Amino acid sequence: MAAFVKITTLTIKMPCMQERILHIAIPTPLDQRFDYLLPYNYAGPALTLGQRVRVPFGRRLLVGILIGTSAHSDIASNKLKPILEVLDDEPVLCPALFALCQFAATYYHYPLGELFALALPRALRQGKACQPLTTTAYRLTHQGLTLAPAALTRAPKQAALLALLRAQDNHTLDARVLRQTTAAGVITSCTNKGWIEKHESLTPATATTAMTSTRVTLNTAQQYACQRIQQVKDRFNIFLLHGITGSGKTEVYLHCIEEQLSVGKQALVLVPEIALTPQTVARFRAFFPTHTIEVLHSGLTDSARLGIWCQCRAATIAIVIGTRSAIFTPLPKLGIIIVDEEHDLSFKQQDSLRYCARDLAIKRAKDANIPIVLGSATPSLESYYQSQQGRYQYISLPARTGKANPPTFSLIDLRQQPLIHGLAPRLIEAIGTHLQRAEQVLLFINRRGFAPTVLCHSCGWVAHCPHCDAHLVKHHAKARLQCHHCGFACADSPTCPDCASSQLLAVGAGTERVEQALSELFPHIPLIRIDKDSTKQKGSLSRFLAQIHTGGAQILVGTQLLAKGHHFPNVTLVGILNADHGLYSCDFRASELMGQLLLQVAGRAGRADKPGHVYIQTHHPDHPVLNCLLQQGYSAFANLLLAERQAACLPPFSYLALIHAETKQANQAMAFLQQLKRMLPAIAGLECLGPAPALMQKRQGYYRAQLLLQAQTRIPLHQGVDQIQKILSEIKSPPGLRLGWDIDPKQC
DNA sequence: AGCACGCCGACT
DNA sequence: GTCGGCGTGCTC
Repeated sequence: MAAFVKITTLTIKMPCMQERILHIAIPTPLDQRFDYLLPYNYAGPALTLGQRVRVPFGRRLLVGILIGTSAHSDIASNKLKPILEVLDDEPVLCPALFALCQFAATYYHYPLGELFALALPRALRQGKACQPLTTTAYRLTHQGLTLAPAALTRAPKQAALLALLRAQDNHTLDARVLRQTTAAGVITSCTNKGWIEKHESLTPATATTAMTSTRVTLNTAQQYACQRIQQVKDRFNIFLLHGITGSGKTEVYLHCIEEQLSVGKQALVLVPEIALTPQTVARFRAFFPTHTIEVLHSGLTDSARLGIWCQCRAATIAIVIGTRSAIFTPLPKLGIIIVDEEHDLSFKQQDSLRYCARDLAIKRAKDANIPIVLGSATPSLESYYQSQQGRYQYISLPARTGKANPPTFSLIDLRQQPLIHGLAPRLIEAIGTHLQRAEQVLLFINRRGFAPTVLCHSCGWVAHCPHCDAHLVKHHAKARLQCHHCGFACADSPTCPDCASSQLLAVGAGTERVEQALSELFPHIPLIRIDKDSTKQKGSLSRFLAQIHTGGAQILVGTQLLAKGHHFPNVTLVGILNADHGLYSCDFRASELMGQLLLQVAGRAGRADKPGHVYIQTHHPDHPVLNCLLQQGYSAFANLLLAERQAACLPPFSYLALIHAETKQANQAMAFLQQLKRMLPAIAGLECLGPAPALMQKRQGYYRAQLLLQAQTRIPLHQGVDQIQKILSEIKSPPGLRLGWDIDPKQC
């Protein structure tokens, strides 16, 4: 990234005849800027950094971003081409966002042009004009209004359409609503006959119709938290809001945001993918009935995303709630950033640009000199450590609001126990007791499907994915074996493909199997299974959740989908069927994850006046980490893990960077990284570990290996990364090799 | 990454 | 004789 000059001013005075060389970031993996000429007869918009320009690039036309100007270029003048067009009057990237993208490109060692492309909505990337969101509606024309019904006796569908529009205000109906009742062909025919017409109008930014906001009185801890944050509300400060499940973190967010909105500022709220539910959004809308709130998520159409982007940039939207990528929203009047469930791993993108939205949010808040609130019931060890060091301000919300009591925990020792489809007898007994009291039971198992693998009892054959180092998962309902890492699936044959024996065993238990076992054990109790398979259909998750809340289901079996964000007041028993994975895993973050997930699942229980019981099945009931968590709480657990991390010199006591290589040929990635390591000169304070095969060595047909850089401070780490990039630019890598950086990896 | 050019095998 | 395989090289 050294090729990019540091840019200090954002506006270029025009016309500036001396500076006819434009530095453009192009969406290409080539990590360099490209110089273009400003045409002498240029008469377009005044030039500003962050504007989009259309340029010829090779034989293609691309949309690039203006990142600087100068009088001279290092490139021979006969090779320079002129730009074709400046696409924006006002740059699509506001100055703060422009700076954030530059920072991210440098920090994550990602080509700036590609980074811009990832940050921009697709419509802008393709060169479309910035325009606020419009709504399409259909309206009766005068001709359609006065048409005699008799003219349509042979076209009942068209007659119905006209009748429908006649019944509407202004004879107009939203296109999306209309398409639900009327076939597209009918609409087209009526349009072509001139009876109805399309009508585009600006979509009013969404504000709730309720006139009074819904609010509850804050308890002492919440008031204190708000005061702490509001005391320094116009300066950069990082707050770590550690509030147990049900302690009312959201109320604190809402009050802090209100303070900022009252002085005309905007707010950005980042939430994990899984927590972005209609309920979350409804709470914000109910609290701020007169403010405009928009939600950014993966399901938006290109034009909707473009519309929201433009309105954010124009500051006509007050609050943006979104997942990871919402960190790249232009918000010129940004006054506060909230990162809810800050420990959640979905803030870290795991492919292409491997950025962490939480970390970028801190950078953005620092640049904008505004407060940022990181909230969690189970803070990441990194954030917890920073608060101990005094770099983040730690605020605790210790009590649950209302009169709910915290749940009690019991460990179930699985050793020497006969398991019935993954369930210990003691757990089954407890489930029975709770069901008899007409209470709800939640069973958490972090594995979907029927069984994690299939084994032949006669010959030892194991179902294995041909493309990955992974077992095939048996799915009973579909009668298939599936790989959960690529898309591979095959029929679940009743006999062994190797020895033709019919003695095939399903090993282990997944959600499907637990569901089946429970419906046999408790045949008349309504049960719902919630995992990626059962909720594939759109809207099914919310239908299931509604069913749970109305008591239509008494047993809930599910994966992570059940663990986060949803409240089940009538659940009094939570069973965690496999807690052991986190205790002995080669991933150094596994026990932290296990603790966070365990408390999260436990937080689903006992929210009403009935106390909750959490049963945890484990083969290691004496494990010190598990016992520390359950007996002394999350803070003690975090301190214990931090001590382990310190002893092992792992983050947050060191910094990591990972380079990963993938090839279709076995061992080629390892060999290449070995060569790379040999060429890397010694750097003081930097250790180069590996290369080692990736956690899953083969995945989707690629053999994967990685080289790990570790350092006590960031400076030698980034020196090492720069060195490797230099080496990579000088040597030729084998064809088909895929390389990528992961700075601050979350797993390695 | 694209998208060209370029140089050798199986087809109308 | 041509269509097309993917090696190699370039993009201001």
